Amino acid sequence: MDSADNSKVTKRHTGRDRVEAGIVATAVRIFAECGYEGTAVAAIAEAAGLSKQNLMYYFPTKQALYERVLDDVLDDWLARMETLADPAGEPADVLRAYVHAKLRFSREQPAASRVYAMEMIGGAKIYSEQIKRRVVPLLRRDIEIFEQWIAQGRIAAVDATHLLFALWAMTQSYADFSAQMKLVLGQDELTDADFEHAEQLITTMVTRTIAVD
Amino acid sequence: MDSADNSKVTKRHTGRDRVEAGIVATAVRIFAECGYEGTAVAAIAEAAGLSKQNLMYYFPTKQALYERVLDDVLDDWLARMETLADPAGEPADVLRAYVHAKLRFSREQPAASRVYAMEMIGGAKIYSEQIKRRVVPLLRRDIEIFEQWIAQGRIAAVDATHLLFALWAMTQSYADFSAQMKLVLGQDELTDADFEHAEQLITTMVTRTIAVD
DNA sequence: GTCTATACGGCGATAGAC
DNA sequence: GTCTATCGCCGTATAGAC
Repeated sequence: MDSADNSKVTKRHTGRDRVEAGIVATAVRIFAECGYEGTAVAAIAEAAGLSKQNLMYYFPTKQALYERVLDDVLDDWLARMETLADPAGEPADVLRAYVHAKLRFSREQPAASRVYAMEMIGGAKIYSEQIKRRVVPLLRRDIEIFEQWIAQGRIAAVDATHLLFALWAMTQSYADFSAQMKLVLGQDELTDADFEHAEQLITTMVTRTIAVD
Repeated sequence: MDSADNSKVTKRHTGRDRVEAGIVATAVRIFAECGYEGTAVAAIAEAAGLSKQNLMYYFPTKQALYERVLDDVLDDWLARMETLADPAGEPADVLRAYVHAKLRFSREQPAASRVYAMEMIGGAKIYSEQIKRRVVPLLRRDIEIFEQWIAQGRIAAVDATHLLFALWAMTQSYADFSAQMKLVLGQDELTDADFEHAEQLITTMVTRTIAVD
Protein backbone atom coordinates (compact mmCIF):
# COMPACT_ATOMS: atom_id res chain seq x y z
CA MET A 1 0.00 0.00 0.00
CA ASP A 2 2.87 2.33 0.82
CA SER A 3 4.09 2.09 -2.73
CA ALA A 4 5.13 5.72 -3.09
CA ASP A 5 8.75 4.73 -2.80
CA ASN A 6 10.50 6.42 -5.66
CA SER A 7 13.79 7.21 -3.95
CA LYS A 8 16.76 5.74 -5.71
CA VAL A 9 18.41 5.10 -2.36
CA THR A 10 16.08 2.25 -1.50
CA LYS A 11 17.70 -0.96 -2.62
CA ARG A 12 15.07 -3.55 -1.90
CA HIS A 13 13.06 -4.64 -4.93
CA THR A 14 14.93 -2.14 -7.01
CA GLY A 15 14.61 -4.21 -10.14
CA ARG A 16 10.98 -5.07 -9.81
CA ASP A 17 9.97 -1.59 -8.68
CA ARG A 18 11.76 -0.04 -11.61
CA VAL A 19 10.06 -2.34 -14.07
CA GLU A 20 6.65 -1.77 -12.53
CA ALA A 21 7.14 1.98 -12.52
CA GLY A 22 8.06 1.89 -16.18
CA ILE A 23 5.00 -0.14 -17.04
CA VAL A 24 2.72 2.16 -15.07
CA ALA A 25 4.19 5.27 -16.65
CA THR A 26 3.55 3.84 -20.10
CA ALA A 27 0.11 2.56 -19.15
CA VAL A 28 -1.06 5.99 -17.99
CA ARG A 29 -0.38 7.44 -21.41
CA ILE A 30 -2.12 4.68 -23.34
CA PHE A 31 -5.12 4.38 -21.01
CA ALA A 32 -5.57 8.14 -21.32
CA GLU A 33 -5.47 7.98 -25.08
CA CYS A 34 -7.54 4.86 -25.71
CA GLY A 35 -9.64 4.34 -22.60
CA TYR A 36 -9.74 1.21 -20.52
CA GLU A 37 -11.45 -1.11 -23.00
CA GLY A 38 -9.75 0.48 -25.96
CA THR A 39 -6.33 -0.31 -24.56
CA ALA A 40 -4.67 -3.62 -25.37
CA VAL A 41 -2.26 -4.95 -22.80
CA ALA A 42 0.01 -5.86 -25.71
CA ALA A 43 0.15 -2.20 -26.73
CA ILE A 44 1.31 -1.18 -23.27
CA ALA A 45 3.85 -3.97 -23.18
CA GLU A 46 5.29 -3.06 -26.56
CA ALA A 47 5.54 0.63 -25.67
CA ALA A 48 7.18 -0.31 -22.37
CA GLY A 49 9.65 -2.60 -24.10
CA LEU A 50 8.66 -6.04 -22.88
CA SER A 51 6.46 -8.89 -23.96
CA LYS A 52 2.79 -9.03 -23.18
CA GLN A 53 3.26 -12.22 -21.16
CA ASN A 54 6.09 -10.69 -19.22
CA LEU A 55 3.99 -7.69 -18.35
CA MET A 56 1.32 -10.00 -17.01
CA TYR A 57 3.90 -11.52 -14.71
CA TYR A 58 4.09 -8.14 -12.95
CA PHE A 59 0.39 -7.36 -13.19
CA PRO A 60 -1.74 -10.51 -13.23
CA THR A 61 -4.74 -8.84 -14.86
CA LYS A 62 -5.44 -5.78 -16.93
CA GLN A 63 -7.74 -4.43 -14.26
CA ALA A 64 -5.03 -4.78 -11.63
CA LEU A 65 -2.74 -2.68 -13.77
CA TYR A 66 -5.50 -0.14 -14.34
CA GLU A 67 -6.17 0.18 -10.61
CA ARG A 68 -2.48 0.56 -9.94
CA VAL A 69 -2.38 3.36 -12.51
CA LEU A 70 -5.24 5.13 -10.76
CA ASP A 71 -3.57 4.58 -7.38
CA ASP A 72 -0.44 6.28 -8.63
CA VAL A 73 -2.44 9.12 -10.20
CA LEU A 74 -4.10 9.76 -6.87
CA ASP A 75 -0.80 9.50 -4.99
CA ASP A 76 0.71 12.19 -7.17
CA TRP A 77 -2.32 14.44 -7.03
CA LEU A 78 -2.86 14.10 -3.28
CA ALA A 79 0.81 14.79 -2.58
CA ARG A 80 0.48 18.09 -4.42
CA MET A 81 -2.81 19.05 -2.81
CA GLU A 82 -2.84 17.93 0.80
CA THR A 83 -0.77 20.74 2.25
CA LEU A 84 -2.74 23.47 0.57
CA ALA A 85 -5.91 24.07 2.49
CA ASP A 86 -5.02 26.18 5.49
CA PRO A 87 -8.03 27.61 7.34
CA ALA A 88 -5.85 30.26 8.93
CA GLY A 89 -4.25 31.46 5.71
CA GLU A 90 -5.49 34.40 3.72
CA PRO A 91 -8.37 32.99 1.60
CA ALA A 92 -7.24 34.69 -1.59
CA ASP A 93 -3.72 33.31 -1.17
CA VAL A 94 -4.93 29.81 -0.40
CA LEU A 95 -7.22 29.79 -3.42
CA ARG A 96 -4.50 31.18 -5.66
CA ALA A 97 -2.19 28.37 -4.56
CA TYR A 98 -4.98 25.86 -5.08
CA VAL A 99 -5.61 27.00 -8.63
CA HIS A 100 -1.90 27.10 -9.34
CA ALA A 101 -1.30 23.55 -8.07
CA LYS A 102 -4.28 22.05 -9.81
CA LEU A 103 -3.47 23.78 -13.08
CA ARG A 104 0.11 22.66 -12.81
CA PHE A 105 -1.05 19.10 -12.45
CA SER A 106 -3.11 19.47 -15.64
CA ARG A 107 -0.03 20.87 -17.35
CA GLU A 108 2.51 18.34 -16.14
CA GLN A 109 0.40 15.20 -15.89
CA PRO A 110 -2.34 15.54 -18.50
CA ALA A 111 -2.51 11.80 -19.04
CA ALA A 112 -3.05 11.19 -15.34
CA SER A 113 -5.81 13.76 -15.29
CA ARG A 114 -7.47 12.18 -18.31
CA VAL A 115 -7.44 8.64 -16.99
CA TYR A 116 -9.09 9.87 -13.82
CA ALA A 117 -11.61 11.90 -15.80
CA MET A 118 -12.56 8.99 -18.04
CA GLU A 119 -13.10 6.79 -15.04
CA MET A 120 -15.39 9.46 -13.57
CA ILE A 121 -17.37 10.04 -16.75
CA GLY A 122 -18.07 6.35 -17.12
CA GLY A 123 -19.54 6.41 -13.63
CA ALA A 124 -16.45 5.25 -11.71
CA LYS A 125 -17.55 1.65 -12.01
CA ILE A 126 -14.17 0.26 -11.03
CA TYR A 127 -12.71 2.94 -8.79
CA SER A 128 -15.56 4.58 -6.89
CA GLU A 129 -14.66 2.97 -3.57
CA GLN A 130 -11.16 4.43 -3.66
CA ILE A 131 -12.54 7.82 -4.59
CA LYS A 132 -14.93 7.64 -1.69
CA ARG A 133 -12.07 6.80 0.66
CA ARG A 134 -9.29 9.03 -0.59
CA VAL A 135 -10.77 11.96 -2.51
CA VAL A 136 -14.19 12.76 -1.12
CA PRO A 137 -12.97 13.43 2.46
CA LEU A 138 -10.44 15.94 1.16
CA LEU A 139 -13.01 17.73 -0.96
CA ARG A 140 -15.43 17.86 1.96
CA ARG A 141 -12.70 19.30 4.16
CA ASP A 142 -12.00 21.99 1.58
CA ILE A 143 -15.69 22.84 1.41
CA GLU A 144 -15.79 23.13 5.20
CA ILE A 145 -12.89 25.53 5.15
CA PHE A 146 -14.68 27.69 2.61
CA GLU A 147 -17.75 27.67 4.83
CA GLN A 148 -15.70 28.69 7.86
CA TRP A 149 -14.37 31.62 5.91
CA ILE A 150 -17.91 32.61 5.00
CA ALA A 151 -19.10 32.29 8.59
CA GLN A 152 -16.19 34.50 9.66
CA GLY A 153 -17.01 37.05 6.99
CA ARG A 154 -13.61 36.62 5.38
CA ILE A 155 -15.08 35.83 1.97
CA ALA A 156 -18.42 36.57 0.35
CA ALA A 157 -21.33 34.24 1.05
CA VAL A 158 -21.35 31.98 -1.99
CA ASP A 159 -22.15 28.29 -2.30
CA ALA A 160 -18.96 26.64 -1.04
CA THR A 161 -19.66 23.26 -2.58
CA HIS A 162 -20.28 24.58 -6.05
CA LEU A 163 -17.35 26.95 -5.76
CA LEU A 164 -15.14 23.91 -5.28
CA PHE A 165 -16.81 22.16 -8.20
CA ALA A 166 -16.12 25.23 -10.32
CA LEU A 167 -12.47 25.33 -9.30
CA TRP A 168 -12.12 21.66 -10.08
CA ALA A 169 -13.86 21.94 -13.44
CA MET A 170 -11.97 24.98 -14.69
CA THR A 171 -8.55 23.60 -13.87
CA GLN A 172 -9.25 20.02 -14.88
CA SER A 173 -10.47 21.06 -18.30
CA TYR A 174 -7.00 22.19 -19.36
CA ALA A 175 -6.00 18.55 -19.39
CA ASP A 176 -9.26 16.89 -20.36
CA PHE A 177 -10.46 19.29 -23.04
CA SER A 178 -7.12 20.37 -24.36
CA ALA A 179 -7.97 18.81 -27.73
CA GLN A 180 -10.85 21.25 -28.18
CA MET A 181 -8.84 24.15 -26.83
CA LYS A 182 -6.06 23.44 -29.29
CA LEU A 183 -8.57 23.49 -32.12
CA VAL A 184 -10.03 26.81 -30.97
CA LEU A 185 -6.60 28.34 -30.49
CA GLY A 186 -5.32 26.91 -33.77
CA GLN A 187 -2.27 25.46 -32.05
CA ASP A 188 -0.64 22.07 -31.95
CA GLU A 189 -0.03 22.25 -28.22
CA LEU A 190 -1.03 24.31 -25.22
CA THR A 191 1.91 26.53 -24.33
CA ASP A 192 3.23 27.89 -21.06
CA ALA A 193 1.68 31.21 -22.03
CA ASP A 194 -1.73 29.57 -22.40
CA PHE A 195 -1.46 28.15 -18.90
CA GLU A 196 -0.39 31.50 -17.52
CA HIS A 197 -3.37 33.21 -19.13
CA ALA A 198 -5.60 30.45 -17.79
CA GLU A 199 -4.24 30.87 -14.29
CA GLN A 200 -4.66 34.60 -14.41
CA LEU A 201 -8.25 34.41 -15.63
CA ILE A 202 -9.29 31.72 -13.16
CA THR A 203 -7.59 33.54 -10.30
CA THR A 204 -9.34 36.75 -11.30
CA MET A 205 -12.69 34.98 -11.39
CA VAL A 206 -12.21 33.41 -8.00
CA THR A 207 -10.85 36.55 -6.41
CA ARG A 208 -13.75 38.69 -7.61
CA THR A 209 -16.21 36.00 -6.60
CA ILE A 210 -15.07 35.80 -3.00
CA ALA A 211 -14.38 39.50 -2.51
CA VAL A 212 -16.39 40.90 0.38
CA ASP A 213 -18.42 43.93 -0.65
CA MET B 1 -26.91 15.39 -44.43
CA ASP B 2 -30.20 17.18 -43.73
CA SER B 3 -31.23 14.52 -41.29
CA ALA B 4 -32.73 16.84 -38.71
CA ASP B 5 -36.22 15.93 -39.80
CA ASN B 6 -38.04 14.97 -36.65
CA SER B 7 -41.50 16.28 -37.52
CA LYS B 8 -44.13 13.61 -37.35
CA VAL B 9 -45.84 15.17 -40.37
CA THR B 10 -43.16 13.94 -42.74
CA LYS B 11 -44.30 10.60 -44.10
CA ARG B 12 -41.32 9.52 -46.17
CA HIS B 13 -39.08 7.03 -44.44
CA THR B 14 -41.19 7.26 -41.33
CA GLY B 15 -40.47 3.68 -40.37
CA ARG B 16 -36.76 3.82 -40.99
CA ASP B 17 -36.34 7.19 -39.31
CA ARG B 18 -38.18 6.00 -36.25
CA VAL B 19 -36.05 2.89 -35.98
CA GLU B 20 -32.83 4.82 -36.47
CA ALA B 21 -33.84 7.40 -33.88
CA GLY B 22 -34.56 4.65 -31.40
CA ILE B 23 -31.20 3.04 -32.03
CA VAL B 24 -29.37 6.34 -31.67
CA ALA B 25 -31.18 7.22 -28.46
CA THR B 26 -30.15 3.91 -26.97
CA ALA B 27 -26.62 4.13 -28.32
CA VAL B 28 -26.01 7.52 -26.71
CA ARG B 29 -26.70 6.07 -23.29
CA ILE B 30 -24.50 3.03 -23.72
CA PHE B 31 -21.61 4.83 -25.41
CA ALA B 32 -21.70 7.36 -22.55
CA GLU B 33 -21.56 4.61 -19.96
CA CYS B 34 -19.03 2.25 -21.56
CA GLY B 35 -17.05 4.32 -24.03
CA TYR B 36 -16.63 3.57 -27.71
CA GLU B 37 -14.47 0.46 -27.44
CA GLY B 38 -16.23 -0.71 -24.30
CA THR B 39 -19.57 -0.75 -26.05
CA ALA B 40 -20.69 -3.89 -27.87
CA VAL B 41 -23.00 -3.40 -30.81
CA ALA B 42 -24.97 -6.37 -29.52
CA ALA B 43 -25.57 -4.52 -26.24
CA ILE B 44 -27.04 -1.54 -28.06
CA ALA B 45 -29.17 -3.80 -30.22
CA GLU B 46 -30.56 -5.70 -27.28
CA ALA B 47 -31.35 -2.52 -25.35
CA ALA B 48 -33.03 -1.11 -28.45
CA GLY B 49 -35.06 -4.26 -28.97
CA LEU B 50 -33.64 -5.69 -32.17
CA SER B 51 -30.98 -8.13 -33.26
CA LYS B 52 -27.38 -7.16 -33.76
CA GLN B 53 -27.54 -8.09 -37.42
CA ASN B 54 -30.67 -6.05 -37.89
CA LEU B 55 -29.05 -3.05 -36.27
CA MET B 56 -26.18 -3.41 -38.70
CA TYR B 57 -28.65 -3.20 -41.54
CA TYR B 58 -29.40 0.37 -40.47
CA PHE B 59 -25.82 1.25 -39.50
CA PRO B 60 -23.29 -0.73 -41.54
CA THR B 61 -20.45 -0.26 -39.04
CA LYS B 62 -20.07 0.53 -35.39
CA GLN B 63 -18.14 3.67 -36.24
CA ALA B 64 -20.93 4.89 -38.52
CA LEU B 65 -23.38 4.56 -35.65
CA TYR B 66 -20.97 6.35 -33.32
CA GLU B 67 -20.56 9.24 -35.74
CA ARG B 68 -24.28 9.48 -36.16
CA VAL B 69 -24.64 9.64 -32.39
CA LEU B 70 -22.16 12.51 -32.23
CA ASP B 71 -23.91 14.23 -35.14
CA ASP B 72 -27.18 14.15 -33.23
CA VAL B 73 -25.51 15.32 -30.04
CA LEU B 74 -24.13 18.32 -31.89
CA ASP B 75 -27.47 18.99 -33.61
CA ASP B 76 -29.21 19.18 -30.27
CA TRP B 77 -26.53 21.27 -28.61
CA LEU B 78 -26.17 23.70 -31.52
CA ALA B 79 -29.92 24.17 -31.75
CA ARG B 80 -29.94 25.29 -28.13
CA MET B 81 -26.91 27.54 -28.45
CA GLU B 82 -26.95 29.22 -31.82
CA THR B 83 -29.43 31.96 -31.03
CA LEU B 84 -27.78 33.00 -27.80
CA ALA B 85 -24.82 35.17 -28.63
CA ASP B 86 -26.13 38.62 -29.36
CA PRO B 87 -23.45 41.33 -29.54
CA ALA B 88 -26.07 44.01 -28.98
CA GLY B 89 -27.65 42.43 -25.94
CA GLU B 90 -26.71 43.28 -22.41
CA PRO B 91 -23.55 41.22 -21.68
CA ALA B 92 -24.72 40.05 -18.27
CA ASP B 93 -28.03 38.90 -19.71
CA VAL B 94 -26.39 37.11 -22.63
CA LEU B 95 -23.98 35.30 -20.34
CA ARG B 96 -26.73 34.38 -17.91
CA ALA B 97 -28.68 32.85 -20.78
CA TYR B 98 -25.55 31.06 -21.99
CA VAL B 99 -24.89 29.51 -18.61
CA HIS B 100 -28.54 28.59 -18.24
CA ALA B 101 -28.72 26.88 -21.63
CA LYS B 102 -25.47 24.99 -21.25
CA LEU B 103 -26.32 23.87 -17.76
CA ARG B 104 -29.74 22.78 -18.92
CA PHE B 105 -28.12 20.65 -21.58
CA SER B 106 -25.97 18.98 -18.92
CA ARG B 107 -29.10 18.38 -16.88
CA GLU B 108 -31.34 17.09 -19.65
CA GLN B 109 -28.83 15.31 -21.87
CA PRO B 110 -26.03 14.11 -19.64
CA ALA B 111 -25.33 11.11 -21.83
CA ALA B 112 -24.92 13.32 -24.88
CA SER B 113 -22.54 15.55 -22.98
CA ARG B 114 -20.52 12.57 -21.79
CA VAL B 115 -20.14 10.98 -25.20
CA TYR B 116 -18.84 14.26 -26.54
CA ALA B 117 -16.51 14.67 -23.57
CA MET B 118 -15.08 11.19 -23.93
CA GLU B 119 -14.38 11.78 -27.58
CA MET B 120 -12.56 15.01 -26.65
CA ILE B 121 -10.52 13.48 -23.83
CA GLY B 122 -9.32 10.70 -26.09
CA GLY B 123 -8.03 13.36 -28.48
CA ALA B 124 -11.04 13.46 -30.84
CA LYS B 125 -9.43 10.83 -33.05
CA ILE B 126 -12.64 10.09 -34.92
CA TYR B 127 -14.58 13.32 -34.75
CA SER B 128 -12.10 16.19 -34.82
CA GLU B 129 -12.95 17.23 -38.39
CA GLN B 130 -16.60 17.73 -37.50
CA ILE B 131 -15.65 19.66 -34.40
CA LYS B 132 -13.43 21.88 -36.49
CA ARG B 133 -16.28 22.52 -38.92
CA ARG B 134 -19.25 22.85 -36.63
CA VAL B 135 -18.07 23.79 -33.13
CA VAL B 136 -14.89 25.78 -33.38
CA PRO B 137 -16.38 28.56 -35.57
CA LEU B 138 -19.15 29.10 -33.03
CA LEU B 139 -16.73 29.25 -30.12
CA ARG B 140 -14.52 31.69 -32.00
CA ARG B 141 -17.53 33.86 -32.74
CA ASP B 142 -18.46 33.89 -29.06
CA ILE B 143 -14.93 34.88 -28.15
CA GLU B 144 -15.06 37.71 -30.66
CA ILE B 145 -18.26 38.98 -29.14
CA PHE B 146 -16.64 39.00 -25.71
CA GLU B 147 -13.73 40.95 -27.15
CA GLN B 148 -16.05 43.48 -28.74
CA TRP B 149 -17.66 44.03 -25.37
CA ILE B 150 -14.26 44.57 -23.86
CA ALA B 151 -13.24 47.02 -26.60
CA GLN B 152 -16.45 48.91 -26.00
CA GLY B 153 -15.85 48.99 -22.28
CA ARG B 154 -19.07 47.12 -21.61
CA ILE B 155 -17.31 44.39 -19.62
CA ALA B 156 -14.01 44.25 -17.76
CA ALA B 157 -10.84 43.47 -19.72
CA VAL B 158 -10.38 39.77 -19.10
CA ASP B 159 -9.05 37.04 -21.37
CA ALA B 160 -12.05 36.32 -23.59
CA THR B 161 -10.81 32.95 -24.79
CA HIS B 162 -10.19 31.56 -21.34
CA LEU B 163 -13.42 33.05 -20.06
CA LEU B 164 -15.22 30.93 -22.63
CA PHE B 165 -13.16 27.89 -21.65
CA ALA B 166 -14.14 28.51 -18.03
CA LEU B 167 -17.83 28.80 -18.91
CA TRP B 168 -17.64 25.61 -20.90
CA ALA B 169 -15.78 23.71 -18.19
CA MET B 170 -17.99 24.75 -15.30
CA THR B 171 -21.23 23.88 -17.04
CA GLN B 172 -20.00 20.73 -18.74
CA SER B 173 -18.76 19.27 -15.49
CA TYR B 174 -22.27 18.87 -14.13
CA ALA B 175 -22.78 16.13 -16.69
CA ASP B 176 -19.26 14.71 -16.95
CA PHE B 177 -18.26 14.71 -13.29
CA SER B 178 -21.65 14.11 -11.79
CA ALA B 179 -20.39 10.80 -10.40
CA GLN B 180 -17.84 12.59 -8.24
CA MET B 181 -20.30 15.34 -7.31
CA LYS B 182 -22.82 12.75 -6.18
CA LEU B 183 -20.19 11.15 -3.96
CA VAL B 184 -19.26 14.51 -2.43
CA LEU B 185 -22.89 15.48 -1.90
CA GLY B 186 -23.77 12.02 -0.61
CA GLN B 187 -26.69 11.78 -3.01
CA ASP B 188 -27.86 9.20 -5.51
CA GLU B 189 -28.69 11.82 -8.11
CA LEU B 190 -28.14 15.51 -8.78
CA THR B 191 -31.41 17.30 -8.05
CA ASP B 192 -33.08 20.34 -9.53
CA ALA B 193 -31.95 22.23 -6.46
CA ASP B 194 -28.32 21.30 -7.14
CA PHE B 195 -28.58 22.66 -10.65
CA GLU B 196 -30.18 25.85 -9.38
CA HIS B 197 -27.38 26.35 -6.90
CA ALA B 198 -24.87 25.64 -9.63
CA GLU B 199 -26.45 28.15 -11.95
CA GLN B 200 -26.54 30.78 -9.24
CA LEU B 201 -22.89 30.28 -8.30
CA ILE B 202 -21.65 30.22 -11.88
CA THR B 203 -23.73 33.27 -12.78
CA THR B 204 -22.38 35.07 -9.75
CA MET B 205 -18.83 34.22 -10.71
CA VAL B 206 -19.27 35.39 -14.28
CA THR B 207 -21.13 38.54 -13.31
CA ARG B 208 -18.49 39.61 -10.81
CA THR B 209 -15.74 38.74 -13.26
CA ILE B 210 -17.05 40.93 -16.05
CA ALA B 211 -18.25 43.80 -13.89
CA VAL B 212 -16.59 47.07 -14.89
CA ASP B 213 -14.94 48.80 -11.96
C1' DG C 1 12.08 -13.85 -14.57
C1' DT C 2 11.43 -14.22 -19.35
C1' DC C 3 9.98 -16.53 -23.46
C1' DT C 4 6.97 -19.71 -26.75
C1' DA C 5 2.75 -21.63 -27.50
C1' DT C 6 -1.95 -21.88 -26.96
C1' DA C 7 -6.56 -21.99 -25.00
C1' DC C 8 -10.75 -19.46 -24.80
C1' DG C 9 -14.21 -16.08 -25.43
C1' DG C 10 -16.11 -12.00 -27.39
C1' DC C 11 -16.96 -9.01 -31.01
C1' DG C 12 -17.42 -6.83 -35.58
C1' DA C 13 -18.75 -7.96 -39.89
C1' DT C 14 -20.52 -10.86 -43.91
C1' DA C 15 -23.42 -14.26 -46.53
C1' DG C 16 -27.58 -15.92 -47.73
C1' DA C 17 -32.43 -17.72 -46.87
C1' DC C 18 -37.15 -16.02 -46.38
C1' DG D 1 -36.20 -5.80 -43.69
C1' DT D 2 -35.43 -9.40 -40.61
C1' DC D 3 -33.56 -13.77 -39.38
C1' DT D 4 -29.96 -17.82 -38.90
C1' DA D 5 -25.44 -19.11 -39.38
C1' DT D 6 -20.76 -18.34 -39.45
C1' DC D 7 -16.25 -16.40 -40.37
C1' DG D 8 -12.08 -14.34 -38.72
C1' DC D 9 -9.73 -11.37 -35.78
C1' DC D 10 -8.24 -9.65 -31.55
C1' DG D 11 -7.48 -9.65 -26.74
C1' DT D 12 -7.05 -11.65 -22.11
C1' DA D 13 -5.27 -15.14 -19.66
C1' DT D 14 -2.84 -19.62 -18.72
C1' DA D 15 0.59 -23.49 -19.14
C1' DG D 16 4.99 -24.88 -19.39
C1' DA D 17 9.87 -24.80 -21.12
C1' DC D 18 14.32 -22.54 -20.27
